[in-house]
Amino acid sequence: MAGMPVTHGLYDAFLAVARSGSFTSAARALGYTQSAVSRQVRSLEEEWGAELFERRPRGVRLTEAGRALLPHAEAVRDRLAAARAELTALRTLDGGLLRLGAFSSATAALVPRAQAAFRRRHPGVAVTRVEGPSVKHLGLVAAGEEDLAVVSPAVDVPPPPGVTLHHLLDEPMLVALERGHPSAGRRDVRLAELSGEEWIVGNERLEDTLFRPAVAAGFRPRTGLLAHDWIAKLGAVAAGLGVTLVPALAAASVRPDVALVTIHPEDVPHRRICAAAPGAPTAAATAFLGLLRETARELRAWGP
Amino acid sequence: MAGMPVTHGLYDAFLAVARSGSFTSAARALGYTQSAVSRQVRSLEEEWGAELFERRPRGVRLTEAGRALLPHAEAVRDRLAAARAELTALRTLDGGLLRLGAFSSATAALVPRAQAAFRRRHPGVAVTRVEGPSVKHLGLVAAGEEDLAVVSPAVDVPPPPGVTLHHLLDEPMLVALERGHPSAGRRDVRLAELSGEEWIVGNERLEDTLFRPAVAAGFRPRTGLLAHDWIAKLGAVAAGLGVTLVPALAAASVRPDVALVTIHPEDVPHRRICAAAPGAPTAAATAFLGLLRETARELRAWGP
DNA sequence: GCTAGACATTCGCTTGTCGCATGAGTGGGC
DNA sequence: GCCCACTCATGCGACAAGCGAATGTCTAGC
Repeated sequence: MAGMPVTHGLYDAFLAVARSGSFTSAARALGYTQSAVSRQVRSLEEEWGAELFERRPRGVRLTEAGRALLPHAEAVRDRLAAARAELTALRTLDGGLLRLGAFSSATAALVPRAQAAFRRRHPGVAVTRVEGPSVKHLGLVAAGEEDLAVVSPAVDVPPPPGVTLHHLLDEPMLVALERGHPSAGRRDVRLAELSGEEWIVGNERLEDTLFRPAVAAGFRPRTGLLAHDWIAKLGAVAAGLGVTLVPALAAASVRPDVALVTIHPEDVPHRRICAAAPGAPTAAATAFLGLLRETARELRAWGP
Repeated sequence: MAGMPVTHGLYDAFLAVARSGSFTSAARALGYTQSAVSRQVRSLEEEWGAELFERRPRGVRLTEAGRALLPHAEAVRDRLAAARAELTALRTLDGGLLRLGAFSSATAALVPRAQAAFRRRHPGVAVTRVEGPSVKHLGLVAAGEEDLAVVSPAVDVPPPPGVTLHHLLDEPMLVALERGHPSAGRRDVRLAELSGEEWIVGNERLEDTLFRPAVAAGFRPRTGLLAHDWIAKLGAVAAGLGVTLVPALAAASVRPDVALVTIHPEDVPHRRICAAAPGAPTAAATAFLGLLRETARELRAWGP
């Protein structure tokens, strides 16, 4: 019981000999000499502690131990072939899995478009997508539990080690107004003009949001309505209860009875949108990143 | 696509690293140095054409390719462990299959007794038994399709190459007589005393049977009744239609209303009964051969 | 009895693998 | 902000394993 056999190229020799019934012809098939095959088989026999072939004057024949080993050796060979096929599929993007993450409003247009293009080109690759806050996705990518994520990282917080950010686009922020609002229909608007409005926000601490520069400049809006949900926010806007910020990427999916007006980037800065990739991105992640860039370029057609 | 990976002790290293998440600790677990594991993993990565681990400052982590390979490597390891267990069971007679052959009348007492003893000692070994003429079994053993056979080979015909005969016993021949026959009840009888009887035989050409020496000496019995089946032969004897030869091993299974009397071995020679084993008998066959010898010794209690 | 064919063995060389020691890079502690 | 501890990678020398070529050994068949 010396231990597990150590090599397995030997199993190719074993299988070839078992198939052909002869060391000599197996050697020919493998491109070896007969002496090499003889020693390989002997080596296997020593490792397994049993004769695998019965030597006969006109060739060899499997012993009982050889017959017992044969299906296992075949299974091992087949399993390794399957592994090879799977790794090849991974490399050629004919298979595998892409674990995607994205923050919420990126899933309105940017990610779905890229995902559709990806599926057209690589239908064999399965894609899973998880929504969530950017910080969470950065952690998941760093931990190797996501292959790629679309995030909107804070400018002053460096990405976790092992994660590289790829800038995709800077997303303008829009303000959603009741359709009858005096500013509705304008091309853009300064924040000061809206300081008298009731602002519907998702976070009471405005200095933690994109409003930070505006707050520093003295902007102190009324923030009586808190809502995290888009449906709720826009419902309130449509009902004339107030105004709210909408990221440009989500503009297309806003209900038609609210008006959207661009805010000057000095007041509410453009939101930086990046792809977060691990240090060693998978082939699928790299391909998807390319499609994300492409989609971002198309979407960038909104700016001046 | 250089070809199949060549070695597989490497897979132990791969699995150990995958489990521990570190080359160093995997090396400790395997009894290797860290550099050895590092190079083993590198070798695997070159064979598979993909990085399997992502090197990080505090250890390593599986890449996508590594994650894909992991279940295959585990399956290979498990399959080899199963093979090892099976070969061990074969060697220790805790498993496996013994393919047995025997000529018809050996299955009356000799083989079943040995088989029962074998099953008591090695209940894990499955035994299959096929009846048939001795020549057929000799061929099957030579062809490796039977592991052991009990045969009654012709004295002047050598066994096929690769088959060795192990003498078990010389079986006397008895004659079955109607219970009321004048010779019934005698200890033994000379064939000449029965030359007037009607002989029930299985083969019209007596010179091809055990009668050969008797025929050479002028024995010319009446052979009006041909029967191959024991039931038929003994039925005819019981009905007083004639007499027939019965091998001693079958004596115990003869119907009680016929008498059995030993024939002098000069008239009808003892039948040689042997075990036929291949050149490299299996462990089970060797064990069974020992039990056959033992059983034969017990059964030999009939002769002088 | 001899020959042909198959496996085993010996020899010398190449290749691979190991341990040891060292280098390079990163994250945490002071 | 610097240093240290910990990780993996690599160069080096020694040893073992595996190879091809040639030779030996055995058996079936003529």
